[in-house]
Amino acid sequence: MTLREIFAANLKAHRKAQGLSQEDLAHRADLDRTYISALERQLYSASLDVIEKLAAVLAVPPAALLRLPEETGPG
Amino acid sequence: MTLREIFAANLKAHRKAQGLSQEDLAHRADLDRTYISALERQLYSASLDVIEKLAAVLAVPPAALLRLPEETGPG
DNA sequence: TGTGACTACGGTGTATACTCGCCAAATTGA
DNA sequence: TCAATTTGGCGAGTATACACCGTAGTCACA
Repeated sequence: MTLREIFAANLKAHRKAQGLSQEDLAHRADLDRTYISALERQLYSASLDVIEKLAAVLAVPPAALLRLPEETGPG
Repeated sequence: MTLREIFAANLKAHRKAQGLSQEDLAHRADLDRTYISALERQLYSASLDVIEKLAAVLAVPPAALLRLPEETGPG
């Protein structure tokens, strides 16, 4: 399980939990739609700046996007 | 407090906690020495792949590098 | 004084993150 | 079946992450 995979899964899960389409999320995070699609397919290694933007829109601590689902705790 | 700042502080703290120099860390993580220096000075937005490498060397969950010091919990 | 360990900092080159435009496949719902 | 929404995929361009080389500064200690 690579960090890309974990991040991709968390991104998709939180996005759907918020009822957002890739396009919605992209627009709110000021990112490109196709890039969100690519992130969920693990084509890119997202940077801290992007992680920060996405976490803000998804209303979760940035660290939450790097954790496995079974793990708990803040951030 | 940007995510870059948090990451930079955590990177430096964990590196020193392990008694590693920037060069030691760079070598073990298969990264460049000057790049580690730059990360600690917040010049770059590290990617997931780099975060994964550094976390492995520092023996901490990747998510731990994105959390504020006062926060607790796994990963 | 000077020597070694560590780090800041510069320039340059390459790899890759990220944007943008467009079209096709898939999904959803009337 | 049709239309609307969502997502995948690709080519091309720009921005930036990251590697590699060197130099200089700081600090500890002989």
